[in-house]
Amino acid sequence: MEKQVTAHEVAKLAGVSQSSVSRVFTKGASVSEKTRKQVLEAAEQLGYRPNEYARSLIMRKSSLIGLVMKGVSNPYYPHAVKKFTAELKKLGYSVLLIDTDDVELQMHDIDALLSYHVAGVVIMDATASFQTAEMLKRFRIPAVLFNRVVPGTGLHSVSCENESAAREIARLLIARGCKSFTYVGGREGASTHIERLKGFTEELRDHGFGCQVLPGDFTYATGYRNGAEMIESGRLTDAVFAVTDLMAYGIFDAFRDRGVLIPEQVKLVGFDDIEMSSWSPYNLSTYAHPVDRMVALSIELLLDSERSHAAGEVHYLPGEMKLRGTT
Amino acid sequence: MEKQVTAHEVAKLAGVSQSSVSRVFTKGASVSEKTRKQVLEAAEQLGYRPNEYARSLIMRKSSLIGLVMKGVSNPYYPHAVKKFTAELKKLGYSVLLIDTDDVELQMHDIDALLSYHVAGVVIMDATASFQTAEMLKRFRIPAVLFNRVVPGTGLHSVSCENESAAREIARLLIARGCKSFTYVGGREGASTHIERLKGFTEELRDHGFGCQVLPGDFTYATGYRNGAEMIESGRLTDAVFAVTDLMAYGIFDAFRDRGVLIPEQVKLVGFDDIEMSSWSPYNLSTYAHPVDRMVALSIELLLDSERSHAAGEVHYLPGEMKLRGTT
DNA sequence: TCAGGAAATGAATACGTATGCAATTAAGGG
DNA sequence: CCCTTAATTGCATACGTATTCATTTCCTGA
Repeated sequence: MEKQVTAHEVAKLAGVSQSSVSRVFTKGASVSEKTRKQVLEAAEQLGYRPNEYARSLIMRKSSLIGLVMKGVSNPYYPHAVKKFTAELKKLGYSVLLIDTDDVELQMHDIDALLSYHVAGVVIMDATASFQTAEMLKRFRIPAVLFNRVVPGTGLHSVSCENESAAREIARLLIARGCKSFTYVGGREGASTHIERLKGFTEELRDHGFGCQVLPGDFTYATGYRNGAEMIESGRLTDAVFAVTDLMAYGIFDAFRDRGVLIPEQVKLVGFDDIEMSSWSPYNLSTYAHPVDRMVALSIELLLDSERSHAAGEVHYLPGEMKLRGTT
Repeated sequence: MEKQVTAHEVAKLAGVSQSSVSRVFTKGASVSEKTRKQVLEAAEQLGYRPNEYARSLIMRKSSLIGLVMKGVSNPYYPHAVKKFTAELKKLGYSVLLIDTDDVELQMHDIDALLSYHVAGVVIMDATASFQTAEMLKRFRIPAVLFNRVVPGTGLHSVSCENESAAREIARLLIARGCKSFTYVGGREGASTHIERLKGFTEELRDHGFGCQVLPGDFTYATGYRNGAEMIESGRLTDAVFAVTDLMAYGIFDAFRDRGVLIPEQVKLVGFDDIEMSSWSPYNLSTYAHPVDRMVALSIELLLDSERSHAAGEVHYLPGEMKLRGTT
């Protein structure tokens, strides 16, 4: 860090005190128009920017929000990240990016969040453990789980209406005349997986249908393998619902590579509506997250002083079915 | 920001001075084993973390690296981001994420970088203007353009060997017996576009071939449109080289939708080798970036005090051709 | 013109940490 | 056991800014 321009230097050039300089850059402070102009001019000339470290230190308030991502496998998350940074920027916050390899938020990452006393943490994808939740609680750092619900942690959650969406998907497939069904899931324990599984199988049961459930991990490769095995083991069904678009692509490709026609022989539905789903090789029917509203609500939960430290709220927001060529 | 645990409180509990606490957390400082143990114990008990704001302030040195991304359209970048965060974490740096909408780095974003006096900036994708470069120079913030070269800015650049890679691709297509060629480009002015275009057309010329050049913008949609137009206008060639994999997918799909067979009728090559390229609908021949080495070199350029402020170095690193089903 | 109140300003201080300096303790050698 | 030297330690200070409080300036109306 090079020698930086300080408020004192600006003050000297503008012929005022450091206090006045500070006031010009603190909204709500009382400064005369004349002083403001002199200060801004001097600041411009010297290229002055308030030092955020000194500012956060004295104000005991951070302007950083921690954004925790697990990976880059699912294109859905980078997209949400963009929304977050854009919205937070408007509110004067910057983003501290934590990109953890593991499913679990590592202690090292927690350290970084704590060292900067971030104003809040958004945890995407990563399954937060109770230990992590305890840490965040202990240091009174507001946190919200994005697209995940982990009961018992007491953390806020903002998620899609997975269960009712899955029910809607089940009804759609039934209406299309399907008689046998498969659900290809995500990582064991992930709430998105659990909720979609529950909604799908329960709705099917309500209509008198069963459902084959295959294990997964949210990856394309596993989707492909599941699709291949379904064919090879002769357990192909009329309809397949994949927990994410990414897995649906894998299933689709396995089917296509083996001559199984979609939607003629099998109807396929995904979840997420990432960009690729509208591409012609897939043209996948899927359920779109209400990303904008999910982001807005997450930020609201983090920054509203009334709610940020209150008991964890769990929100399920309705998205929108996207009917395309696979149904 | 809640009342935090300070070094003073730790000192009191451990029965030592604040200085000693600080020394325990400053590597290279001289502390007796006994004191260290007492302090660490007290720190653990209280959940103490050094305040990064106070630390950066007094040390006049930031532990943040700014990571500037333009968008999320190309999955290649999230992948590189992950590498950066992982490597920087090892070196004790955290990442300040700037996700700018525009091609141009906005003043607002620059402000954030300057307020935190970041130790360095990685600019991905975004085409840095001279004005931006001047700003960074003026405030002596080391910067590196990742996957872009902008001559005249004096900024460091770390890029793939685009030109020679494009030559290699040209030779490959010639060896496959192609006689007519098309290059589908990226955004006008982007160095990746310019260099790949140059290498491809020059190598073709050296072998006595011409090349149809179509404009693009790095997106799938434009790739698709170009592919469709090539067919509809009857200007289909034996070979097509797309500036990125993403555009290649668009071209591929436009061809497939219109019954043009790849690789039988047309050979197609992309650039980037993102994950999707190995999926079965594409199985795209492409050129892989040496991402790991590019990231490592970028970080080296930023943090090596000898080079970080020196004249801009421009590096082109060799990648690797990936031969798959489209050639 | 002047009194009185509001608005604006400056001086001083605090935020939590790293570090130079002086003082103290420990270590080692005879 | 004492002297010399090295290793630790504590005190005090500085980093750059926001804010309290006292003081000064400005404005308004009579």
